[in-house]
Amino acid sequence: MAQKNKLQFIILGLLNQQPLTGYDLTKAFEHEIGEFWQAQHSQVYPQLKRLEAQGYITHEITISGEKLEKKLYHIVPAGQAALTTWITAGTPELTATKDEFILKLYFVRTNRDPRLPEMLTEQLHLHQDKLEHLQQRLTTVFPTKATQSENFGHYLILQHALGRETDYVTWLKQTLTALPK
Amino acid sequence: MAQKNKLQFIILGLLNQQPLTGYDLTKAFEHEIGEFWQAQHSQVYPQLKRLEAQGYITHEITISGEKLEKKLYHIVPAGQAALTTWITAGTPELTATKDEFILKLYFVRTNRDPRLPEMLTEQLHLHQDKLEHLQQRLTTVFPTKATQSENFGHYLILQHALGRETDYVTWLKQTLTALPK
DNA sequence: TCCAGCATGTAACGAGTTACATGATTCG
DNA sequence: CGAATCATGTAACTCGTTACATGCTGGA
Repeated sequence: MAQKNKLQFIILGLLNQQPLTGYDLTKAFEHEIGEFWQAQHSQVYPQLKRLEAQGYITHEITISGEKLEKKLYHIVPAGQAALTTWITAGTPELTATKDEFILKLYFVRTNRDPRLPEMLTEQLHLHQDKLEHLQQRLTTVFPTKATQSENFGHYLILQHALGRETDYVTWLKQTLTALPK
Repeated sequence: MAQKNKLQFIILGLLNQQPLTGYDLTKAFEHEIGEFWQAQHSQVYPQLKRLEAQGYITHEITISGEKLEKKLYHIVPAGQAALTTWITAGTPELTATKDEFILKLYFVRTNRDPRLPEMLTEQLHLHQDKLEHLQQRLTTVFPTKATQSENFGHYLILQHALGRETDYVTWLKQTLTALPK
């Protein structure tokens, strides 16, 4: 296989919380989930069909207004079993991050390269924005201790992402100040 | 386009340092470069053909032993120009990391989930191994201050990767000890 | 002489993005 | 009534992986 199909499990995981339409799922990828996973509707709809063909989910048609048909998908026990199996199984492969900026840096041979300050500054802004966004998310999604333990995994992920961006920003700042004038 | 073709620039960047065969390039992806980028020979050979058709590289045939033909690729000025353009252009998109473990965590709702200790411990081992490997690399590739400024970008990347893994390990350890007994 | 490694390619497939395509609803 | 958004789908294409396929070289 080219790569393990992880999209199916995200969909199962989300449907395990509540029934959703393909449109709802796509929206989730644009917002909450989008922080750490992305998918377009052109991937979602075919995947829903496959999951239903496999007997992991079913759908019922609801009507909005006069005639707009919505397919509301539900998880069934076989799907819940598949989800549990996936979560419980080991995750032995480390993710290979392919960061284009890092790649460009590899070809910068000296600390006197005139392009360095601009390159580093651009990334600094991008990662500072991201960091601020994550801080905002943390306080809006998990305002109290109680909310943190309610959705523990999500809380951990945000914590981790925050740490990662903080580290990225620190590294960029330090590198910039250490550059020769 | 599905995604910007970055492989072409890595190849140009490597050929900009010295002439190489497709086999050499593939080996580079398994070793040095493999730390932050991967590619199989089935991607490398067709890409070399495309780069040559575009007029960015040329090749000469050398004979090893009696009749084994090697294609040694060289970068030409047009290729160097394309490489420079790519490095100099901005890099405004942040890389979306799709970490399967993080994804699984999202579906863990409570800090009392019995699967958590095992999941976290597995990742801790993986990232500790990676961290050790990176530390090893740093001392072997850059033993002295002088070697650090010779290949400055590569040095920065290793520094950054080290920071990232350190952060990952710290986060896992902290999460593990904070778990309820 | 045999086997690991050198060396180069193609084919089949899955994942993911962008674009094409259509129609209904809701709110100002 | 018009625009934004809801809602669902397909097509074309690129990227990347695994597998298929072939032949040569150098050293034990």
